[in-house]
Amino acid sequence: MSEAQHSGVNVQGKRRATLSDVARRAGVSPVTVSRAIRHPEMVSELLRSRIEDAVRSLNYIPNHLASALASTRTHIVGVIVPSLTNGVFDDYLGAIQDVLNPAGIQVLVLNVRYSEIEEERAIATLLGYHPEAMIVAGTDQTERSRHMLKSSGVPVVQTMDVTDDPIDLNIGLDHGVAGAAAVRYLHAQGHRRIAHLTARADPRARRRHAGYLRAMEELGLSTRGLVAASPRPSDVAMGGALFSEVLAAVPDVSAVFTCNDDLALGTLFECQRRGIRVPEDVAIMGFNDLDFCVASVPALTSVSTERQKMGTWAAEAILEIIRGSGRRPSPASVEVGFSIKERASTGVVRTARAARKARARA
Amino acid sequence: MSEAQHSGVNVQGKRRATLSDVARRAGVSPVTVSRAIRHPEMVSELLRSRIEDAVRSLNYIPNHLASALASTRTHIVGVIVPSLTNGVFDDYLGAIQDVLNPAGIQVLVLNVRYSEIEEERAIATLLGYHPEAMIVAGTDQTERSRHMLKSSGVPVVQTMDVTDDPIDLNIGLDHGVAGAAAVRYLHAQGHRRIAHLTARADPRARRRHAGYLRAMEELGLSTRGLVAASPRPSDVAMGGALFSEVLAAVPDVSAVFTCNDDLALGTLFECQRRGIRVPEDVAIMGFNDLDFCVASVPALTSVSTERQKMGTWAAEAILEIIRGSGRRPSPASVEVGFSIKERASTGVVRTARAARKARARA
DNA sequence: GGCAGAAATGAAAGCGCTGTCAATCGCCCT
DNA sequence: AGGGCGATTGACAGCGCTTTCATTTCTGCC
Repeated sequence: MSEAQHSGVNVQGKRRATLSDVARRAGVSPVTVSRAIRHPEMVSELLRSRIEDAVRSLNYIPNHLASALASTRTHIVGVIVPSLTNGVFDDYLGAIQDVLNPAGIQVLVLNVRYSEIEEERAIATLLGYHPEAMIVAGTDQTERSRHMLKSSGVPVVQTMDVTDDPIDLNIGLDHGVAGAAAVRYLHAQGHRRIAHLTARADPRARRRHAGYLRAMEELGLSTRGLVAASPRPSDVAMGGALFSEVLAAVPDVSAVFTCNDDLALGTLFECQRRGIRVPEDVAIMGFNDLDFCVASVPALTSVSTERQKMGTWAAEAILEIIRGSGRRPSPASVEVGFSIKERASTGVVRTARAARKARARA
Repeated sequence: MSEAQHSGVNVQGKRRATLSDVARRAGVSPVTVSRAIRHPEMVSELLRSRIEDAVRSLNYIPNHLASALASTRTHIVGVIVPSLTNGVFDDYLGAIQDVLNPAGIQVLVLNVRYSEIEEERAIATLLGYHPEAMIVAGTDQTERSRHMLKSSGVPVVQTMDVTDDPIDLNIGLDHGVAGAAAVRYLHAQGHRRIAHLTARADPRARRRHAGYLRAMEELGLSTRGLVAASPRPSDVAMGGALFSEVLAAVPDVSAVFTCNDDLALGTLFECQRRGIRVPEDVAIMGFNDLDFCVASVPALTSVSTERQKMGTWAAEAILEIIRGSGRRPSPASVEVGFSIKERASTGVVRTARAARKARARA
């Protein structure tokens, strides 16, 4: 619009130094500067140091956009996460970065807040940056999202969840199985009135819910009044509210399985508030095994998932494809499983080892 | 390297559609396609719909890199956060996005995990994308970071903290004052042995610590054995460990002020574990006022900060500068303050209003 | 009915950088 | 001493797009 833009000048009226500026200053050609930066070994020591001086004195920072455009290598990987509120995606993102950044790849992260529409937008946005790969959380993309990802032609990794029909690569766990396993664990502890609290915004939580329902049915247990759900993203206070709902319907509920640890913590607090003893009166079991599960009183039993491993695998698979010019990792789908961390909130006051023995005896 | 790259072909062997492909398909010139996308009103309805069809059938997604390069408008704002583990930066980022995204600006977020070196790297990386502005958390950038930001020529907003010597714009609060206020609040409640637990990784936490020390001194109180600190980033379990340290040194500690809510929660759990009553035996006060503070039992008193407001202000200030071609917001530095949310963990079982009255009487 | 002026479209140039290929230089070997 | 080789450096073109300016086409109006 204004002439300022035409001449590449920013709002402060300064123009950022370009490769050519550096070249002029160092008395070499632009290509040589480019090489001194990208492939230092190709440039003589003399020129290299002269160029380095020029770079410093001009505060030159290469224009990644121009470099990416010219080389058709963007060194960008797009990552989509549905949330940043809890520690779950922090571990995961950290693992991805720890693999990709040292390889010179920049990770662009977009948070879509559990919204499919935001996810579609985010995918389009990220693809506009021509990433060399995409990592998306979950397997519940809309048809449009799937189509965009597929036709982008870049490797796509779906994480956190497993599916029979992956877009491309897939690593995750079966949340239905995990939900059912939680129920069976509580059942094995002697519980019959097992409640489930959940926040429906998360597709994985919906799958855990389905697993809960399936397991309850298989065990011949009624779920009447035992399920409380909210359409909003979860927080700790919601745990108390949902548990209160269940309590009103089924006063003698004996165990609560929640779709995540926030709700479990909220439930624990609600029990404290009401003078309900945990685990004597009500057992509580969360999901994700966040750091506060070990710290709370009683410590919270939770289903632990391999967040870091999923991030690492996704990133390494991408690296292999990019570096190996198209070789795909095999298998292209991996199921990582989960484990139940037994703690005092479900009555396991003994050590984990003793607990295993106890179960073996049972 | 391989010829695949030279011809702009990705690992799957497909080549993504370009503007020219769309133009050819629609039987128009490339410029017209560009206009149909950026300025639809400049193109006749007939051509526009023909172009839209071509776009759809080719799955065309504009190359943001090329577009940014050609227009010298990247529509990118770089944001640096020191952490994603807790809810603090989630609110803040959400606020920034809510202002910037509707304005067509993409926010690139980099998490530097409380590391100055990572921050320097992140700043260089982001500047490589030629953002139209930068938002950084805190005012503790290294000299190199400051220099890069200044010489970039783009507007820079430092948030979360205040400083006499801002790089450019600044919005935040005085954490020293906030820390001191917390101490004075506890003092007013009758506490004398006031402990402080802190994680030193966070510069704002260090400032709150300084405020604590200053206030304690002003009140003529000893801090001997009352401070426990860890160099690592905080988590809930750390709260229990640090509190235990203090307890060993000063068994009759009467109040604990922590640098954040995670440590406060950990302290609360440790009290529960040891049978220490809160607030009767020990009062607990956190910082940030995260969602679990209202849910816990007892609810945690905490210092509430204007995270969203800081994000919103930063984003709006940037928008004004970008849109207004250089006009700066005034004032260029804003202090947002804080407020103490009184809850049961510091003995305030009555309503906040009654509490105010009680203090007025005292 | 013909011309001013607006509206719609296109041609050309270039954003900042990198890949390719060509040119130059010095040095070793026979 | 001449040829050849590797090591350096540079010229040129072009990545995909937008901006500018020129051209064409279509109005309306005296």
